[in-house]
Amino acid sequence: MTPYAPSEIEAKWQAAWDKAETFKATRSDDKPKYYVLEMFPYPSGRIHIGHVRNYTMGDVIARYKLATGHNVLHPMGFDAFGMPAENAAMQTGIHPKDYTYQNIDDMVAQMKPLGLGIDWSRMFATCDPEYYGQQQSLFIDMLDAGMIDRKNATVNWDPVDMTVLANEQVIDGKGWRSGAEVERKDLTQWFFKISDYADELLEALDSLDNWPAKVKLMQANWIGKSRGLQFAFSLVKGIGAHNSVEVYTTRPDTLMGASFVGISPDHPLAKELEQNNADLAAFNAKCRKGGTTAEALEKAEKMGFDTGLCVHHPFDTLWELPIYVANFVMMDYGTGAIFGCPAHDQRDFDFAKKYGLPIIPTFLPSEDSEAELTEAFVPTKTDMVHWVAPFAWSPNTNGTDAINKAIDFCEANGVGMGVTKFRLRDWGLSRQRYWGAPIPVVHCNSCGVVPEKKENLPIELPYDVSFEIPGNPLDRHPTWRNTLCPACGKAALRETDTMDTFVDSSWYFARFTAPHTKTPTEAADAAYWMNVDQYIGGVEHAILHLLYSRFFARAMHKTSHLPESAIEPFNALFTQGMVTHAIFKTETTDGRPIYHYPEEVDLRDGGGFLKDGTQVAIIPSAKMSKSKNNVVDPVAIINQYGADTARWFVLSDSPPERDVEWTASGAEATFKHLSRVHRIACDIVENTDAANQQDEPLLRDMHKAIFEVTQGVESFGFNASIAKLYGFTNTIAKSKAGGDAKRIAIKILAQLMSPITPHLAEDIWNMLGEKKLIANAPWPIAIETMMIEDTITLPIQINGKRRSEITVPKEMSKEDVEKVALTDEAVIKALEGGQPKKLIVVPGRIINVVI
RNA sequence: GCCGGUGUGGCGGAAUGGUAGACGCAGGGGAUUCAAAAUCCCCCGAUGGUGACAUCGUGCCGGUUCGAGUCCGGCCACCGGUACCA
Repeated sequence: MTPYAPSEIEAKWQAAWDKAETFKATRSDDKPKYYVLEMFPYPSGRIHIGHVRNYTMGDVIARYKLATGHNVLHPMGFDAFGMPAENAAMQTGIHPKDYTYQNIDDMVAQMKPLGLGIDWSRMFATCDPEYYGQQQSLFIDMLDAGMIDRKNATVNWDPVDMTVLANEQVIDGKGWRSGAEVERKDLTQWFFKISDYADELLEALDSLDNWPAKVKLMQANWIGKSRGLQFAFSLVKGIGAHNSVEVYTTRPDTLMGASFVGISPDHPLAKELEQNNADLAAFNAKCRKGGTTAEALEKAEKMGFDTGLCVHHPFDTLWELPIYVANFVMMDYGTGAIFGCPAHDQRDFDFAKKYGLPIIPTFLPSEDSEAELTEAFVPTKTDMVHWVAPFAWSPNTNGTDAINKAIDFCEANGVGMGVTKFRLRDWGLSRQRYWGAPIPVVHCNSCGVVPEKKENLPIELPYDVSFEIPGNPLDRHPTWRNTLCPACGKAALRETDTMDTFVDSSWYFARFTAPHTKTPTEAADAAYWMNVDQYIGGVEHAILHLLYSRFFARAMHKTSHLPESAIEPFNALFTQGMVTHAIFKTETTDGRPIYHYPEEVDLRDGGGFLKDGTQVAIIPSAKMSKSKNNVVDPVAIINQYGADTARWFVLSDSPPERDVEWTASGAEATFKHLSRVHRIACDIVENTDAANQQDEPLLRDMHKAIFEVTQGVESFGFNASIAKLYGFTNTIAKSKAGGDAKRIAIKILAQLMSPITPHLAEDIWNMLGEKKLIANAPWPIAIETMMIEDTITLPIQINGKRRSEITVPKEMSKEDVEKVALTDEAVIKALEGGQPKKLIVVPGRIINVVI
């Protein structure tokens, strides 16, 4: 018997697949197509065990679909632009391009030994000029189609380094390098007009039947459609050109509870007032400090500044409300002005308390509720409440009805209009950075902003740049900016902003259908391969990447680069969990943490110990992080146990949508199991026992295994499939069946394992004398009649607690089951001669005797 | 802050509203061996009991139901996203 030697068999079968071009995708009409895609990686240089899990899931699907008669497309590429390459350039002096391509080479070298069934001939990186040149072409088409805009955007500004900062580079409101307090600054930027598609992107979510409900919900909330009232408060005393303040509210029904008007520090009125009011100017400047993230803005201390101005309440001209500039009012949502209703909004309530403003309830939980509030009363809009200040509806009405009535009433009385607004903002794509796709436009003194001619694409990044000074090296490049205007031919300057890396990842899936063609896509290939039938990736992309991709597919359809059938590019989505690992920590005498590598720690007696006997603290299931020394290197695992062990383990222990914790003992156990399967297969090849009555239970479990493993693969229950594979392996090992039956069983086991552990499966298949590849063998089919057992065991509950069980023929009628149940010893004892109050028999499930 | 998710033995987890803990890890016992490795077999939620068994037990509090890990309401903790990380 030859021992299980993964390093030999894995290399052997990978070579066989390469030679046979098993995974090369070619258009053909004789089989249904299936496109499976995992979210492509950023080329960090090292593959992570999380990548192994992500790609193994996709590979299981790809290989299973191949076995079930599909023409499979399973490609791989790299999301290669972005900040880490520039950071590396700043830290080590290596050029972003060299850094990135070296990392890609390294990662491919680490991925190939995993034995993934990928069509490597389609590989590309988003930093290939061949790719981003087509992206520039798409940009020009979208500009022509009116889908792109130029307008102001707020960015994080580092006043010391004089540079724009990414949110990630703002730490506690300070620049990561300079440590200076970050300010918000307006810049003119390019925008994709995704908000034009807000309603459509929202409505179409309903059609995505095979997307997780949570992702659809998150996208719906992000788009944030709301109906409200937009109206003007007239100023008691006008100032400059301002006679009124336009506000938008989703709760017009609470208008009688208004106690102040809040305007954004960036509101035109606030900007006008600050001209002649140094205190307000200082207040506004203070509000503009800090980062641009929603979190920073929301968590900032609520501050207000009384402008001294007042407005009339729309229903009572004698009622005057003060205007405050308030830092929690956002200029880019609604109109940049609100009315505050402290009784029914906690933020307004806190504001009113702080500045001594009245708190006027418009409704209460019920008629006899206390009208003095200690916190804002904010029921859900469907709750019935008792109104004390309604203006067009009955005293007991829910929020939704009251809002609709309020809008109708206001419209009828000439106070504003009901309007629908979206939270979704346009997508700002300009980045003041080098390592991205240049935005293909030219700034001409006579013609203004002009798109580059398509024949001049790609606009390639210059190689000779330096990163010693903060800021965008394209800005200070001596010659790259200089060009000729595509319209008038005179000297002009190139745009130096590059595109957001989300643009790169918003259409790569379409490019995979024809990765080397001279247009963004090839119509016939796109029509054949789109959509992605199964997309797999992390839930962290639930909103931005997936929403942008949905928008881009629509844009590419509008510009004739995708068929209409591809406007929702991902038919099914699966969001997988992370691979985590324990952190082993000790502390220095002054309390600073020291993190230890797993190989330094000996696990015994329920604890972890260093070589010198020091006990370490174990923090379980932590996200892998280089700084915590808890990263598992897949290359080391493959060298030690082989790719099949790594593939099996990452799928075995947790459901795919949840995190899985990598443990050394778990990996070792997997290796032992695969060795066992190999050993059992070797034994069976030599087994010549005659057929006997033990064949039947073995074959019955085999059909159950086919059924359960298939169901697991079809429903992303890979851990359930693996649990059954363990069980079936045990059945085979213990079975006394004849040689022929055992050979059939082990052959089926190999097939069922083949998507997960393809190398071992090929080897067993070969051992059994098969001449073709298992990768091309048709998937086995479970025969239902072969799975049926004759009897069934039913638990008996007494008052809902399990007390006994009976075994009855499978087909026994409900009445007969009741009779048998009443003869059960435990039931007789519990009844004490009486009759049960109720007897519940759920056929095939359970019996409950209520006494 | 806001949006979404998760919470079950020593650990990872299983369970169409129907026997809580499948399968795996760790641990304990045994077989084999001169011994070890490897392999094979058995046990393994807590408490009480020699035992059959009894009571408790799925983050916390409450509810619906013959029956709740699962459904509903209210909390707590952790994780993801929060528009310039990818």
